[in-house]
Amino acid sequence: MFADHGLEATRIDELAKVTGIPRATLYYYFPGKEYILAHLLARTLAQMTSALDTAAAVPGTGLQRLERLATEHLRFIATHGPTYRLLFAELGRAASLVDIAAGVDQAILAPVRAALRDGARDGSLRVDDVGVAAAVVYGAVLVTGMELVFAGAEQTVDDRANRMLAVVLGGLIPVPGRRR
Amino acid sequence: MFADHGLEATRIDELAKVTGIPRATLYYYFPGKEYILAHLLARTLAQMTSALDTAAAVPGTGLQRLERLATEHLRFIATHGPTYRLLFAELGRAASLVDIAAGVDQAILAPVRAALRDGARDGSLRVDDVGVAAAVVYGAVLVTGMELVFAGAEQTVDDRANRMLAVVLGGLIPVPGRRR
DNA sequence: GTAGTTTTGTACGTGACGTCCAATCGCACA
DNA sequence: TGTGCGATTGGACGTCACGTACAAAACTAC
Repeated sequence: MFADHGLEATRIDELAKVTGIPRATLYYYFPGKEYILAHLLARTLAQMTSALDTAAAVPGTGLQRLERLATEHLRFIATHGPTYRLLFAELGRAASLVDIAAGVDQAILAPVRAALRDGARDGSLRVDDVGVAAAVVYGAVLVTGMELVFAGAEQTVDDRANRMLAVVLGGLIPVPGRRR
Repeated sequence: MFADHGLEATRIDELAKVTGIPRATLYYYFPGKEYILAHLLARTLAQMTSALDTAAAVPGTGLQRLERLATEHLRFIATHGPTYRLLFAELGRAASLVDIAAGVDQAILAPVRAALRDGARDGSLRVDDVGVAAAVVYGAVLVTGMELVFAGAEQTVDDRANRMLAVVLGGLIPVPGRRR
């Protein structure tokens, strides 16, 4: 409901009716509707953290872990589409209830940076500035994921992940004789 | 005010007081506060469209135009930080008043796709799937821009743009003997 | 069965939204 | 200078959703 109508347009009465939880009970547990939303977002963020942590924990080169991270992240976005959209929408809100920016950094960018650093060390990746590269990777995943959510899954998530990774990893500059 | 407090927390009375426009006058022109926000967003979007169109109109190879587009876009985000954030936040909202998604596609992705196509034709870029590549480019710019807005301009926008472009264009795969 | 906590229905006060309307203002034109 | 018309504005009002209060009921543990 939050994803469809936004915070403001979501009526607590509706929330109560739909969930079957009486309004008084909702207020017994939450100070207000924005805390309900915050709780949901925090929960989704935690799920994502654990999903990505698991993906990052599998051993392999930095390159392999980066690929796994990106693919897993894309799967997550495709699965949790509306919530993820809302998560990002709340990102950067001045007085956010949960500090989503910090959570996103923790959940997403940190493992990507780690994979990039490892890849630079083991020679599977070429990274000058880890922060800049992480932003590029995250951005690619984010926008690709949004497109998937919008467009509906006309193409498989994994296929799209591979095509996106090909661009991110190989770049856009033509290199004669380089195989893609 | 919208960027700071969000749509819901922005009081129309406050809006009237701050702008000096009486509440009755606001209601004379707008059916409600969300239409005021929509108007502001549409205006920002139009400004961006024209800025990017100008950047894309300068002749050159696809690669050069892509670089110019990305840099200009980043400059725009850095300049219009809070509004841009809100613009993206409203993106994908189910019942959006202005169709922001279409506007973003029109303003941002279309010129990027055009530059990519031209680059593929003139040999300055290597592009397999224009849509996928455009998403990667846009994502990189978007997240980089968000970081700039958040972090404040500790580094110059153009410098950051170049570092980001180096990653997007060169990729992350190590190529022995390739100069970056 | 008794004490304490959780759950729930209901009534209420409050604040913001948006509407209505009448008075005033600004401007073009005869 | 007057006159008509739309734009502008102040102020009052109805409505709706929020959040609070509270007491009754249900549940739990001992």
